[in-house]
Amino acid sequence: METAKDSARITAYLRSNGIESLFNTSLQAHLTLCMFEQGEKICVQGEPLAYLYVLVEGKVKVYTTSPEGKTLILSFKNPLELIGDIEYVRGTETVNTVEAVSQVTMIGVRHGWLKKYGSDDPAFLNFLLKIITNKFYIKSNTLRFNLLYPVEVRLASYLLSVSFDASDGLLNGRHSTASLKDAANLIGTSYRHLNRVIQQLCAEGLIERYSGGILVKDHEGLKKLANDNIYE
Amino acid sequence: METAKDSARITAYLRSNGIESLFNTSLQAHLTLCMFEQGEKICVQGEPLAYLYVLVEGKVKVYTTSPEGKTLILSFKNPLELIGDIEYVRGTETVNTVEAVSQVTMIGVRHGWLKKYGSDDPAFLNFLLKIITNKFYIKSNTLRFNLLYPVEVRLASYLLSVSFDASDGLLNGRHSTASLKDAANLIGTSYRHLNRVIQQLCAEGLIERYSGGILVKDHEGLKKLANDNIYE
DNA sequence: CTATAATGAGGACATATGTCCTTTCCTTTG
DNA sequence: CAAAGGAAAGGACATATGTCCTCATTATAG
Repeated sequence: METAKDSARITAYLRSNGIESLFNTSLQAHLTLCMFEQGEKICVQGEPLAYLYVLVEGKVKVYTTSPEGKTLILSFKNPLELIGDIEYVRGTETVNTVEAVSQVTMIGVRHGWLKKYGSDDPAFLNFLLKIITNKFYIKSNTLRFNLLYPVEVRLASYLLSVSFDASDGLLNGRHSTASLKDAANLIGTSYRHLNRVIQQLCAEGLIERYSGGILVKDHEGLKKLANDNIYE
Repeated sequence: METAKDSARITAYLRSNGIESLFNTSLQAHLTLCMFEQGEKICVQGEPLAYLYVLVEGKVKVYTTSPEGKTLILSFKNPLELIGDIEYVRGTETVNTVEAVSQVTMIGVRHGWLKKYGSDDPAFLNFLLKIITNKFYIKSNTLRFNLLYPVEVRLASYLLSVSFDASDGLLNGRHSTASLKDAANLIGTSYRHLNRVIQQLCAEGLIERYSGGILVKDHEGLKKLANDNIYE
């Protein structure tokens, strides 16, 4: 991680994300710009975390690791998002590992300063509240979705959700194989089974496999299969 | 639902739950005592909700229903807990159905009053934040647990968690069958499969089946199987 | 360019879980 | 007490998913 106290850039990032007034004057003085390389870990499950981060540029991957070493991808996050908010509020060690998928820029604030200058600031508290409530809502949906539907449906939903997200290395409904393993992890199944289900969807004419990727052929069909349920 | 404006009782409930100072003076005037009968629905998925409720007495069951009619129990809640907090913050219709498992007493506040007198009150906001953050954390664990472990492990964990909760109609590690169907729904499997796994645990000598219930025989063994992972 | 290594896809089999139906046992009612 | 009804448990079979291994294809070193 590289850090900088470049308050001009910080201000610019705050503005471009529409959160100029998120941090009050006292807090503004304690903001740090933090830059992470692709693949670098922003925080590691189980370790203490001193900062609350605001993701303002780039993309991160959030995942959890079980004692047995199995890993489960929980989500990909783009700006505007908070990292370390749960840890800040609960005062506990890092819950999930967060890793930079691209180059990533964050604005970091030490928990100590937040406690001192943020915990009686309604604007900041309301912002936190919104973000965390939304996280809860998304997680709630994910849980329901994963427990109630088979992998086929989850994959359909996943394909739809990334079909619209250019930052996923997707082009015109084309999805690169590179991330197929990630996809398996994200929808909570094995790579082997994912392949099986892809075959199935191909046979049904919903998608098509080309060298090193997947092409969405029948958008409407997928939508129907996904139960109108978009991942996240 | 039966309501009352009995401010003496409201004050007593607030005190016994250690939240005398949760609602500021302006809000105090708008608190309503709400009583629900066993089996009564506090709120229904998809319908609008005008109140934020504080559960101060009794026990409720939170569940979701899929478009296909499948139902999944998300949790049982005891005091002190908030109902309708997510809906209040997001300003949306009810996310999950909540039903009274016993006689239930809640303190209700209309969203309108909360917005007016609560959204600039740091004490109230911090409380909300704590509760919702905790909900997120629990849900996060549940998701991980459900996706990463088979029913056998989840059942072990479930049995441990209810073994210590007297309000579940449990006596000395004995668990009544009445709630076996609920249990199946809670851990996200079918009643049939639950039975299968119970048989299995019996064969391994961890639990024992008696007429109309389950008895935990090997507490330590269950713990080991559950991976030290307690439900919720 | 060729041999070798790495990676992705798929086969074979085992296990986990769901659905439907039957059997058993208990409860309730006449 | 006998008959009917209902809840609980379990059997049989189908489906979903996981694990391990093999095969094909592509990338890479020499």
